[in-house]
Amino acid sequence: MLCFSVYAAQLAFNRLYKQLLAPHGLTYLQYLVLVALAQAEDRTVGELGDVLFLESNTLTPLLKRMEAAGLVVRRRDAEDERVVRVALAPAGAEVVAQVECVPLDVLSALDMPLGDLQQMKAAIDRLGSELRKSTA
Amino acid sequence: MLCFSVYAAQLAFNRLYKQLLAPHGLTYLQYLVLVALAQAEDRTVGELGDVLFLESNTLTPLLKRMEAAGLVVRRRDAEDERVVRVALAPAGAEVVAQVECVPLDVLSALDMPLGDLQQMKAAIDRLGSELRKSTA
DNA sequence: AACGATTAAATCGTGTGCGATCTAAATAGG
DNA sequence: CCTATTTAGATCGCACACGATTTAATCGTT
Repeated sequence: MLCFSVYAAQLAFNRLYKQLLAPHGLTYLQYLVLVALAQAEDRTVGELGDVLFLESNTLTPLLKRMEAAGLVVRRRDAEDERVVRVALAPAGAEVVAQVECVPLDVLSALDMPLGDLQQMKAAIDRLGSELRKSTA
Repeated sequence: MLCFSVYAAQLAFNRLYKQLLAPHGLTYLQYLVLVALAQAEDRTVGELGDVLFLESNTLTPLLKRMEAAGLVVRRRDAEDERVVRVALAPAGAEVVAQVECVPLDVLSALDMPLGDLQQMKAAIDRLGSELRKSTA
């Protein structure tokens, strides 16, 4: 079953990233949020959800923890008070710099040709896209 | 990042399976346990962990819920009182029969060639195996 | 201007995952 | 034997993930 292969690979990825990120006090999801925020001035909760495929019921508690840890800043948008804008805090930007090399470390830990990995990524993205289509 | 593709695909798989399994009162993990138990007389908690890549801290509460739901039976091994053997309960076997066609439904929901999917599965299994090697 | 509909987050409850620790049973070495 | 170690599960706390609901702000229509 393909679903189980993906499930097992995700577990394995999560465990490896946990080892690499724990020294920096990050979980894998927190790492994803920091990377997403490093690519823009700021992002609303909804935009983060679009990028990470999550909703406010997951993101709100996560972002609160990250704000409490000094990694991000949250503030209501002045134009539209419903919207919360999230941005990197100084400590968050620092951590982003520290974990810059983590993905390369992961790739180098894999004894697989880079071309295979790129091809696999394209196929899995396609798979995810198909799956999301069928649930919409 | 390949890790994110896998993460996103797993989220998408989980959501699709949730839709298909909710009518039967199952979560995806519970479904995996039932399938694993359908393939053998019974399995110890440790064997289930080997198959599903999980440990007792996840399995014990899960199996207790499934036992409470009447899906499985747990009993201490008479030979070695440390071991807990888990087997399908009648209601569990019934549900297994009901969800037999779910994987096919999922495959048919994907607009992708079967050969691509098989090749992808092999590649992802290889990836998971490499990842587990590097965390061991 | 007013009010029903829509939208963005937040809240709540349940179910995974997992690090760390604990308990009890079996085994090994003296 | 009898203690030390190992092993199998269980327990606890914390962090996701998500269905369902709630709150508050904005928009649309009249």
